[in-house]
Amino acid sequence: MRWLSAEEQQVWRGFRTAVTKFTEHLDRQLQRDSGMPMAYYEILVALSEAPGRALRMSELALNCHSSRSRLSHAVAKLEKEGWVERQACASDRRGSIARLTDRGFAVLETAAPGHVSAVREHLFDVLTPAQLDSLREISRAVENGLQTECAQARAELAEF
Amino acid sequence: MRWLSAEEQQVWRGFRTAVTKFTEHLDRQLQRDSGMPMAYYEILVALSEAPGRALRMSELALNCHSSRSRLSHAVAKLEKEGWVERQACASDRRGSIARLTDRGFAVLETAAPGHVSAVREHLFDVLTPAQLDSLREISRAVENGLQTECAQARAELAEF
DNA sequence: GCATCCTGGTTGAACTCTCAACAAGGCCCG
DNA sequence: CGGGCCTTGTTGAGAGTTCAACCAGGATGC
Repeated sequence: MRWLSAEEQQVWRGFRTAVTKFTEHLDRQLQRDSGMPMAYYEILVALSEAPGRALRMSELALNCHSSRSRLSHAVAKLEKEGWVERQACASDRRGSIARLTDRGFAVLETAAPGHVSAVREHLFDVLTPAQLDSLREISRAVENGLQTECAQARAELAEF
Repeated sequence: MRWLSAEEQQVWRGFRTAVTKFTEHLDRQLQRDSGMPMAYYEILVALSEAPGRALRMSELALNCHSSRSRLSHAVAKLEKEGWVERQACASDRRGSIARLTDRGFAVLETAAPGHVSAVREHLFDVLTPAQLDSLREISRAVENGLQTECAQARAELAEF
């Protein structure tokens, strides 16, 4: 068992702190100014970018890095607000398609500027171009590491 | 209103994805192997490092980047598990002191190796030393940016 | 055809977090 | 002292997430 060195701990805790505070800031901003958490905002964004502003639930879950269950609850709430509509899927009768309503799109248009400003102000404005490059690489490496991990887990499961 | 350029969006989304998947992975690992979410784990860690394994709630909240309310609920749960005890604060009768029990410490000792392994495997093992340096700087810059922001907000409030 | 398994999606319960409201102790100043 | 005001910590309600269970429809193999 290898513990973290003092240096590693410092990096790890600093990273945790920064990410926690940053995402909390964004979440609070969005909740305060637009009455929705970031997870819901991202659903609206994903839908707004899809052809016809509609996606199957499973596609939407992938785009939002969300579990099926979470998405199902979230879309139910968004539907109650009138920002999203559900309709049946023609090609697969199990399927369910979420579509952004005009009202939902309008809400998104209202919410976006404040959110983008917050991201710009606290991420892009405080980092140098070199740091941004670095951040891109770091993100890719971490995500890659998780991918292979998941693949491994799947492989292990397949053994049984 | 300046939107994000295509490059900026790429960085931002990649970062979001990596962080989300990474923290979800860690959270699931802890929950599965030790029956607690990462937020609770961090409370136990903070207490274990404090002199006498005890801290006032407000200190603990600072160390864990947690709101008072969240911490209060969390400690209530941890107390129910028998991992933490609350006792009155002698110097300030409003105060409440949380102390890690022996049982709580034992649980932490059991949980730590798996958690540390997960962090090492998916963070330190996938990044080069240069990237780690970079990550430290990035974290610091982002946190700094938020600090000044909070200070600004406080200053604005003070105007009224 | 039909038994089996897999996939897509929903649901309910338990849990965690947030926010606002609140109690109660400290602090300060007239 | 006694009135405001700030700080500490808790509480309850409401919102969001997780997990396991489930239904229904597709896919596969006999």
